[in-house]
Amino acid sequence: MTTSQKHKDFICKPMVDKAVETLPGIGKVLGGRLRANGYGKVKNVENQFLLLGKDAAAFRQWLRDTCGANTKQSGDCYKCLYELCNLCCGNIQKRYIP
DNA sequence: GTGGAGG
DNA sequence: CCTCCAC
Repeated sequence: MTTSQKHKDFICKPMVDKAVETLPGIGKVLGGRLRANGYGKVKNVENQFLLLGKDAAAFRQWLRDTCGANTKQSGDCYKCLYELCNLCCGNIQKRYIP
């Protein structure tokens, strides 16, 4: 499937030290762009996600600015990171803004 | 390499 | 029409 495949895999197994290309919505180009910006690993992206306070708009803006992701890409990546943090870290703050 | 989605 | 992700 599209994002479900990567999503389940990512949420089920926190690939925190894997490449950012493993994130749903993030592929070769976007991954390379993230890598060029110093976010070649999921850990870095997750860190940014938490630093932004899990804000959808902020994270979308950041992704968009750093790698040129669009609405779908950003939403997909945001969903993934949100679920990851929500399930793995328990939930610090419920702020899911679609 | 192909298909689908978005810009 | 072109770019990008996923398969």
